[in-house]
Amino acid sequence: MILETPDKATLEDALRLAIESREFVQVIGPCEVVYVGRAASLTESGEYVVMLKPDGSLQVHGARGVKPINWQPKTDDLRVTRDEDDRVMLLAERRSPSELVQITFFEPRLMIALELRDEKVFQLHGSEAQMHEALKRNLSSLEIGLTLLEHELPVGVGDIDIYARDAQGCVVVIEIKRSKASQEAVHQLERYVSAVRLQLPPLFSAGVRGILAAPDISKPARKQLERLGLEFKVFTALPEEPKTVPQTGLFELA
Amino acid sequence: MILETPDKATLEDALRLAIESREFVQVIGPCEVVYVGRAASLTESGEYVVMLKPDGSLQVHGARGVKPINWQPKTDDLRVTRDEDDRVMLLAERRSPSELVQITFFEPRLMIALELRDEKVFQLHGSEAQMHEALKRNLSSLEIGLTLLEHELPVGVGDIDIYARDAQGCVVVIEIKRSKASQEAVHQLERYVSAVRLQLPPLFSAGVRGILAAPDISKPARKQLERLGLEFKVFTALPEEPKTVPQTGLFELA
DNA sequence: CGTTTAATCTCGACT
DNA sequence: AGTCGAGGTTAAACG
Repeated sequence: MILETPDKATLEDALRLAIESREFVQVIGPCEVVYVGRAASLTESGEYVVMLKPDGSLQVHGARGVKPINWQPKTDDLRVTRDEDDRVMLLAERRSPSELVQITFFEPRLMIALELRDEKVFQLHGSEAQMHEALKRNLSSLEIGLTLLEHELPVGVGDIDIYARDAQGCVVVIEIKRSKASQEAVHQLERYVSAVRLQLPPLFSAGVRGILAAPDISKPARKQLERLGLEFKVFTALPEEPKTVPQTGLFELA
Repeated sequence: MILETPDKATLEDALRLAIESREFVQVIGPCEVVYVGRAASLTESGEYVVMLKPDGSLQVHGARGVKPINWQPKTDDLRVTRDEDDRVMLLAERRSPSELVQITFFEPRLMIALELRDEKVFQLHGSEAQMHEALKRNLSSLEIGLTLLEHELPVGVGDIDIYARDAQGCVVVIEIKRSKASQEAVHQLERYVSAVRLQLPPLFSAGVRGILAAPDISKPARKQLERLGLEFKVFTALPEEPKTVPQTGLFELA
């Protein structure tokens, strides 16, 4: 359904109906958006594209950028009402965290409502999970003599990507990054190495090695890494087999 | 401009024209999306909403979620062509990083092209930067007797949010988080405290305190914090209940 | 539920 | 251009 410059009553009814029947809805035109929740925001009245998906997620797009200016990932309550000046409002509420997005429509240029078939298969190559698999199967590509001890080992402060032993018998903590490693990645590795050292007898603590495996590393990160006595090794993911991510709906439409 | 079920030639011409004149464009209907760049992805043919903004950013939305299925934050080159089966294709290319999104349209249900006035003022309240300002101006709300020494003090491994002195004359390192603090925040604070201790004479090192200021803290983080002899103090950016108790909130929603 | 972490993160700021 | 760090991050995985 396409409505050009709908009047208030038409917009209101159409919105209610479309929300009720869980359609994909868009309203394009001047509006004002207020958000209160984890933070608070207020847009001056301007032209935006309001997009409401069948799963209840809401986003308001401006003229620039991939990010919406306002959004609501999940809505527990969607309401269409009128404000004190009789303008049509869309309220998207969420509990936990308590959040409210309130959109006031002025003179919408366009409203669209249609059924959007849920997407099919989506295949992504080159994820970190795939790199884990690749590295697990061929640890010696990082360094001769490495043997896998654990994968995703919980260590109190998070999970260690790869926990291994080197040819000399030393414990090795490996952190994998799918793209260029930054200082944050170094901090993360450092955190895991410290945790392991604390859990081992003092005699073995000094022997614990930390390796950052990534296709590249930033210059400051490398400096920091060396200061901490940790190591960097080039590791690039060559995806062998696409990982299938089924993006099925949260609920079925009857 | 609104085109319902446009044929190939109409879609192609309209797309070219709209891109040329930097309009906001949407094409809704079955299509296939291929992405190659930092990773690689492939969508099976399905119904999507393709959104092209005047700034050249591109996003492809499915039926669920705030995040697009595919996107391109910046495009250096936008092209409309035909594939080997004569289907209309939209190519969005980007250099640095080298990325390509390729959309093949099958039988579009709808195409929209319109001018979208750039957004007006957008005000966000409750950012971490604002929390810094608020805390700086009222350090004693955290603890009586605290006096500011430095803000954003660099210490090699990053900047200390707030560097202060307590009533007893001890140095205090304060780390601020705008939302619930995790173990990573604790580790960050730990790094700063250690750095400060190393820079001070041994006599003063033991007296250095570390405070994590956030609205909340996760249970494991709290445990870790206490183990390290650090402290947590509640600090919220936004007033909890502004109307019932008109207590002076740190941030006002104008 | 809460917690943690990857992400084609995006986006802005700073060097 | 490169790097860093916040974000109403989102979203998924795991306990």
